[in-house]
Amino acid sequence: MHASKKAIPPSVVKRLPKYLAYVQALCLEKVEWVSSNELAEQLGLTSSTVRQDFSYFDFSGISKRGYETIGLQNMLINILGVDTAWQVVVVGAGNLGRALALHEEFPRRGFNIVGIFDKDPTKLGMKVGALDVKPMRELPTVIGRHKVNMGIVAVPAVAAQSVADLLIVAGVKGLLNMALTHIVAPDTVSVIDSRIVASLLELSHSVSFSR
Amino acid sequence: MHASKKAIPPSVVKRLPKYLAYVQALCLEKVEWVSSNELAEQLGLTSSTVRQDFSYFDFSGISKRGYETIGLQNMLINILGVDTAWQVVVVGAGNLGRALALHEEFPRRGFNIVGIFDKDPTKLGMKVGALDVKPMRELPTVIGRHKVNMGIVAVPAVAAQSVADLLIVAGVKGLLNMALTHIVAPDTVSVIDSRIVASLLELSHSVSFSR
DNA sequence: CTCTATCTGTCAAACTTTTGACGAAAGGGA
DNA sequence: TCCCTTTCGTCAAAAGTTTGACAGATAGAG
Repeated sequence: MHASKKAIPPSVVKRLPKYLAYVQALCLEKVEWVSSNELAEQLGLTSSTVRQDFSYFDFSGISKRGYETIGLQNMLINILGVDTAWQVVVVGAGNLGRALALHEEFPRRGFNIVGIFDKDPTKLGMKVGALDVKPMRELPTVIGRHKVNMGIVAVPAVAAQSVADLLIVAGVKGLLNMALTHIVAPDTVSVIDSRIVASLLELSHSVSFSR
Repeated sequence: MHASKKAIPPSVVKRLPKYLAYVQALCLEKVEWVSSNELAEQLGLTSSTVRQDFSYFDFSGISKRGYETIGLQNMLINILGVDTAWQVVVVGAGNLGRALALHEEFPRRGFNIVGIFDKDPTKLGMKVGALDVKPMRELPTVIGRHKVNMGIVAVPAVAAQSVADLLIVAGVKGLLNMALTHIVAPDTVSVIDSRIVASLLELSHSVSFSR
């Protein structure tokens, strides 16, 4: 089903979304070819890294031309698993949760937000785009009915683990953690941290110590 | 000023916010000691990694007890540069930009949002918490007046680079990029990507390929 | 048709990060 | 007091990642 020589190393997977974003832009501009050199320059990498990365998948470039943009795009879409539509729920209807539920970029990339939940009774029924905020007890039903496979955890740190547990029990296979805490999950469930505050702290360090 | 034996490797810096979050929680619960083993288990690491990481800073544990939580917390705060208050502006007053400007976690961690900007005239003057949305031309003034050192780029991909350039010219030293594009910056300016969509794509890959 | 410049694919070397092993310090019970 | 267990700090081996170098392919100019 998914064609690739062997498992792709994590370091490479992290760069794939970058490649995809750039190649999609090129496709829209009707550019047909792109070289490892151009990709490297635009994405802050070396051309060697780019070629090495692409060597993990069944896709070849042509000397003197580079890589065919549409083919590359399809390859990346396939490898990233974006060729299937994902059903996603958001837990936490605070500022961040609501913003994510409304983020236009998600549906555009194949991630459909099918529900938003909060335990705070004062938030229930609140309209967030086409959705309204539902109580936590409806989580399993919605996840079952829409065959939801991913959950976005956008609650305060203290609640993150228990929300994650609820999502996992309900059958979700991937979690995007926006809280600063670490989430423990069985290894049948993937967890990726996108902790904005952690990034700012990291930034704070590099700004403090840059010459 | 900042006490540390030598430059801390990037891999270690990435983990520091995790340690800090956990240790701060312990401090609140009045726990006085924590072992490398407990940290490892709670944060999904090995105890060896934890001890190796801490060996980069001037801070020692005690055999049979572990690390003193308050001292560790202070050390991490110092190294992450969170002992100084940071002044931050947000560019882009879409859903995401507004949510970030309102995010309670930022001021709590020492990041003060002092302005939010957008080029769309229909958004100007809109209230976002205590701030109102200002036009791009006021960016340099606000940055100068408040001694702003960081900018959060929360605009669509096509505009990200030009917004970054404006922030850099105005003197900002760190950028948090929420767009899916790569941002090019001189090496006196640090850029960290916190691209939520990229994380979801990564997640999509690991869910697709998990056994 | 040949030559040249460009660009890929691959390999091995250099570098970085993680892990496992072990000696030494410290606390607590016999 | 002495031993036993826990836990640290350090080191070196193992694993993972990035880079540089170069052979071979190909397009286009002359």
